[in-house]
Parts: sequence; C-alpha cells; structure tokens
Amino acid sequence: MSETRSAILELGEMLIRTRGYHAFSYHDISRPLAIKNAAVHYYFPTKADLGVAIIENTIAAFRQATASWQPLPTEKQFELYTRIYQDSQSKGWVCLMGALSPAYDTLPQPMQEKLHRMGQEILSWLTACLERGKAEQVFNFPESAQAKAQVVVAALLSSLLLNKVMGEGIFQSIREAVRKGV
Amino acid sequence: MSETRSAILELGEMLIRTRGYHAFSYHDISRPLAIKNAAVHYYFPTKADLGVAIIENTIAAFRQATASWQPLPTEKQFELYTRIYQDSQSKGWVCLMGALSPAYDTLPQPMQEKLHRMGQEILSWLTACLERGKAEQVFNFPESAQAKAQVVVAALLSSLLLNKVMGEGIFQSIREAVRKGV
DNA sequence: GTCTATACCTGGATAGAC
DNA sequence: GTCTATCCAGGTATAGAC
Repeated sequence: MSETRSAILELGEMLIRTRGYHAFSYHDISRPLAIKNAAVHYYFPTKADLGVAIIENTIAAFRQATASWQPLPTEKQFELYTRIYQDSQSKGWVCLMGALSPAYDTLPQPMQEKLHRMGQEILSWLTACLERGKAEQVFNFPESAQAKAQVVVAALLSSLLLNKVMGEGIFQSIREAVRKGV
Repeated sequence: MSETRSAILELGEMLIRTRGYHAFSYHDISRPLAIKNAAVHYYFPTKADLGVAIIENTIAAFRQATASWQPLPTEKQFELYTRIYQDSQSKGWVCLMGALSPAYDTLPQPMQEKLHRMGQEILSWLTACLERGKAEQVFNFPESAQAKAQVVVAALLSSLLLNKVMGEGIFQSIREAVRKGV
C-alpha cells in the first residue's frame, strides 16, 4: 500500500474522530499532505469510499490487537481494551462509533453496513471476554455477559463524548466505574 | 412567541437529533414549513443562533419537567428521567448531547458554552436525585452519587446511538441494566 | 413577516495534461 | 500518481421589495 494512501487514511480517521464525517473536506486532507484535492480522489474516488476504508481499517486493527492479546490473562485483555479508549481520550479523539453513529441516517449505505459490522465485532469479542472472565471467576457481575458488554461499550463510548464537553475528569471517573463493575 | 418561530425550533431540534448539526440546512427547515430560506433567517440570523436557541429550549424543558416531578417519590422521578430516553428512542432520535458532542470542536463557541451548561444541569439534577434515593434507601449502589450519575447519563446517551446502528434490542437492554444498577 | 433575487463561498467530483 | 482547471450543486447569508 502506498505511503500517500496510508497517510490519507490516517488523516481521515483523525478528522472523522475529531470533527465528524460531515465537518471535514478533501481539502482538510490534501493541505497537510501538501498534495491536491485531485490526488486524494485518485485513491478514494468518493468520500464514501474513504469513509468505508477508514471503518475497514479500524476493524482490521481491532482484530489484530485482540488476536495478539490471546495469550494474556482475561483480565489483562479487558484492561487493554479499556486502554484503547484511554489512548483516544489523551488525543482528544472520540471512538469511531461515537463519531459516526449520531449521523447514521445520513451516511452512505456502504458506510452504514461497515459500521454495523464493526459494532458486531467489538460486542462479540467483548461478550466472549466477559463470559470467559466470569467462568474463570476473575470477573463478577450479575447480568449476562452480552448485556454487560453492551453497558461497557456504552459507558466508554459516552465517556469520550462527555469528556469533550464537560472536561477531563469525567472520562477517568467513568472508566474507573467500568473497571469496578466487572 | 410566534408560531413560525416555534415550528422552526421544533424542526431544527428534530434535524439536529436525527442528522446532526452539519448535515441539515435552512432549506430542510423552510421546505416543510412552506416558507423561504430568508424567512428562517429572519428569526435566526445565523445557524449558530438557531443552534443556541435549540439548546436553550432543551435546558428550559428539562428544568420545567424536573420541577413538575418534585412532589413525586425519588424512584418515580428517576423512572421518568429514563423515560425521556425511551421517548427519544421510539422516535428514532438521539439526545441533544449525543448529537452535538462528537463534533464539539467544530461548533460555534456560543453553542459549546450552552451545551456545557446543559450537561451541568442534567448531571447535577441526576446526582441530587441519586443522592436522595440513596439516603432514603430506595437506591443501592456503591459509588458516589456523582460518579453514578455520570455512568447513568453515559449509558443512556450511548444506548440511543448504538440503537441506531445495532438495532432496537440494545436500547432496552441497556436501559434495563441502568434500572437494576441503582 | 415573508418574499425574490442574488452574492459569495465551499465542497465533491471529473477531464485531461504531464 | 499528481497536477491544473473547471463544473456543478448546495449552503449561508443579505439587500431590498411587498
């Protein structure tokens, strides 16, 4: 994969996660890379193509990360999962789901489908992780693993959003509550 | 307040909460009301003015609602609070915080300030409600009321976002977990 | 208060040269 | 692959008539 293509994807992800899909333009990508509008269109003919590729990238990165965690203890894997959000917070980014879901109805259909798929993958990994931890008795919660996974994703997703509006304390506070809740 | 002004505010709120601030235009407001672009600008000279007024409206509605609940038992007040989100879900809307917070950095500064204010009001009402319920022993949770309020808001906010992407089950599932968690 | 008309800009996208 | 040049659509906003 070309360097330019990678750079576009990286910048595009940053822009979506700090401004949202409808508040950035190809110019916001071409300018920092010192290339022209048309060069970006060469790699991603339409904005929807770029959006889809960014979601695919995120799915691939999540798969790769979780696969690499497989040898680790369940509670460590969970810890590393929450650290993904910690890293986002420290950059002032929200997660991709948090960035795109509010305007879901306005997204091109291919992006909607990929986003749905991303949600499925994250929830099913997290459900399995919580299920395993419960069986191993390193986690302790009354709900089903599936319900717990939904609550955990929800809390972490919002913590990044609320953090932007309300200030930094709220992310750490919610993250702490999530850790104590499992 | 004029009928037209009210209708604009109502439509504007719907558009922000279903499409986001950057994905609707004055035309989306003027067309259903069968008026022209310029008429909308008469009431709200800039889009930022409209955005601010919509947030102010929401704050006022929240104050009015919670004030009217004052005679009710604490647990009933909490139940009515969660029902606000239920009502949003049934319309396919997200909450105003969920709609605006991802693109917080791109919002006009007056909107940022109002949104921050809205968050403060909701969190402080909810904190007081949970605190009171704990003292009355109708609620039971280990965290501080403040931390619990943050987790509750976060879970309900995200449940509306995830619901759009993942389907209807997830809202009810998270809402149920929230109710059991207090 | 609402209209017509329009100015001005930005953004997505494409054609064709290099 | 990247450029210049350009098209077209849409969006915010304003002036001035009614």
